Amino acid sequence: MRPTIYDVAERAGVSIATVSRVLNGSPKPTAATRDRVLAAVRTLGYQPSAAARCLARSTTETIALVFPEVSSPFFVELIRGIELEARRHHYHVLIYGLHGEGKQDQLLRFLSTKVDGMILGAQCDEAYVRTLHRQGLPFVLMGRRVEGLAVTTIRSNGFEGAYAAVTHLIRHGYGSIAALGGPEASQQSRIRLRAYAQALDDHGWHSDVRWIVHADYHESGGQAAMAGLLALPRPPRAVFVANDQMAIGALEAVRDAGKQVPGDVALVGFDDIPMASYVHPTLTTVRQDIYESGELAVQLLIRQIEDPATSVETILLPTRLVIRQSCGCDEREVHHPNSGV
Amino acid sequence: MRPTIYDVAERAGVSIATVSRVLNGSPKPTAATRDRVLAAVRTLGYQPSAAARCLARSTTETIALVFPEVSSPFFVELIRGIELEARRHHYHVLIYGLHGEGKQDQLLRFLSTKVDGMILGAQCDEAYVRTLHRQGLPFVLMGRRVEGLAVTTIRSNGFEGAYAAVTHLIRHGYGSIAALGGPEASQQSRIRLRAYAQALDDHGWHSDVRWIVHADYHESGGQAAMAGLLALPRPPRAVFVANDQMAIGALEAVRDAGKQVPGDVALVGFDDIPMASYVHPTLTTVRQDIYESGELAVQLLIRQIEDPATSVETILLPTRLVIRQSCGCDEREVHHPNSGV
DNA sequence: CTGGACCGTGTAAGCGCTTACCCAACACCA
DNA sequence: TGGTGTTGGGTAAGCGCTTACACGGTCCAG
Repeated sequence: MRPTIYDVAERAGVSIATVSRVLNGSPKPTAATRDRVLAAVRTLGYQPSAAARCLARSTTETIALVFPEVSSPFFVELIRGIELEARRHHYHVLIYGLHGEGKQDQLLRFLSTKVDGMILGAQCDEAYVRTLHRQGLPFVLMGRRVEGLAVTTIRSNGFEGAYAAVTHLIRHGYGSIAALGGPEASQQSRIRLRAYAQALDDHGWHSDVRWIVHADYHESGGQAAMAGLLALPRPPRAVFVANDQMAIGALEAVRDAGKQVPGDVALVGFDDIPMASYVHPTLTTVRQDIYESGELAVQLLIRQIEDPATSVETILLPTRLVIRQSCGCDEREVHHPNSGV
Repeated sequence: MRPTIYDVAERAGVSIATVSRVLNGSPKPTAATRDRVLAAVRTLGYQPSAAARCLARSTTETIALVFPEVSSPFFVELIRGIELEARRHHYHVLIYGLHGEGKQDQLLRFLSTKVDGMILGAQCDEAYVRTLHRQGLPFVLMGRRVEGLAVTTIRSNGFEGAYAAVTHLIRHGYGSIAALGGPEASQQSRIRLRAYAQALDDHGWHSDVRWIVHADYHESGGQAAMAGLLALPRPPRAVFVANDQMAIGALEAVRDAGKQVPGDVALVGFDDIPMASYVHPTLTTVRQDIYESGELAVQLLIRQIEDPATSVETILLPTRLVIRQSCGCDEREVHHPNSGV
């Protein structure tokens, strides 16, 4: 059996209260006692039981990360930021992928007792978000909003980024620009498509719905959708794609059709996943600082956990257009900072 | 405050023991009692405290996933398999990225009290592995072995896969084949390079060390290393690359040098990450079933947790060559099953 | 009609910590 | 020297569960 606090106390010749005080950095114990206790801890290899500690302090020092799609490159980057920042604050991270399951409410209910707070990714069930909010469990929402619910939220400015991307394509002088959106249910996708329409409008183009298609955010979906666009009698000269994974699929579709990017069709993606600079041609895309948004999410969450009175924040992170080859520019990797909102 | 078991008991007019029994599926309570308790649970929105339960049962129903590099595509796939399988068994998953930190022993020690078992990825500190083993914490090792320690291990057959890949290049008739390995410390990389050498030997080639270079498993490292190879007075006609990320970087380097894959240099990667079929040319590579190995890891771990007497297993998963374009074959996506070990 | 077997519930003792509260010891000042 | 502070350390009461054991009813065989 693992040693308990009693074993340590006995060995050090003190009471368990003193051991606890030493371990929790109370200023009371004298240096001599402290040394004795620490020595006992070391020789016994004592490790305080997390469960007992949680129970006594009613805190778990753990946060949950609930995400629809654990395996997208986007998520990977996010998880890195979150994990590192959580560790910095001495919190553990429990992950929970949704993998397209419904009935999240029931599925996740028991989680709330294992963690002090949660970070919820985009496609979370709205009902579930409301349940959490009612329970008073601290959480932060990433990439989406829930109408009429005051919760802290982190999103990147998808409108701004998409607007800049489409405007860039317009400036290139491409006569017809299509959009390849994500799932119709995705809030972010809708925002990006709205920006697309707005940019066209602002430049005096009429945006014909014929030019908006949807896919599932994956490479294969992007590839299929792009193939569809190319099969049109008069295919678009450029396409704004709502995420990089689909853009990479689109690249493949263009190649399959025996055409060139950007020569025949120019492409712009969204997210700036690492692979965007390794495909050929390299992908012009809109960068969001995923890693940083993960860090920020943890900071806001922990602030909320430690002080429930913290006010709700709604963070809108800036995005910026990263110009590479697929849009038709010659120069590569020119970072083109965006003017603020 | 959240309701406790006492609240439920009071409301249902029974003792807490009965509530506990109902909640834990004991056969004792009568249907009537059961209904009353369940009704009380529902109206109160009662949720048993995980901490208290852990303490009483001395089990956490949680496993930890400790990995050096949370952000590689490889890991992403693995995490999916692990997470899903863990959920199936009603276990939670705590993730812990190492991010190249040293002193893991101290860093991770406190983890052992939060979990019932661990899945350890390749570059884990050997000292740490030994500590865990001494403590008797169940764990499974992925992708590496520790000399003289009988622990259950899951690896894919890197030798077999690499051997097949290099043999394939040889059959293509390429007169000179180089190898681009991972970090020199990586066990898997060493195994793959050994297979490379062996394959050359077996076909009567002398393997000159000049043709082995190392990089860091990332795209950028692969790109730089490949650039180095291409700058040689007599560059290799083909390169076996120890993972796909580096192979993708290598692809880029070849393009930068104004040459063609596979026309001027043929390339074979390892892992079959999703992106391997989306780069251009598509990457011939060695497939390991990462997702499945994650599932398997969880199964073995849980078996160990639930029955500490389970015997140690050493699993060697098969790999197979996936032939695409980068090796110089015409046909695409032909799956070429390997003969067993 | 009584003794034992059986069975649903309740009682209470943990699980391993934290922490409010109390006490003894000592220092200090009047 | 006695009273008052101050302070390190001990005592014990939880935290919210699980579960061994005790207990009081039923039921049926003798």
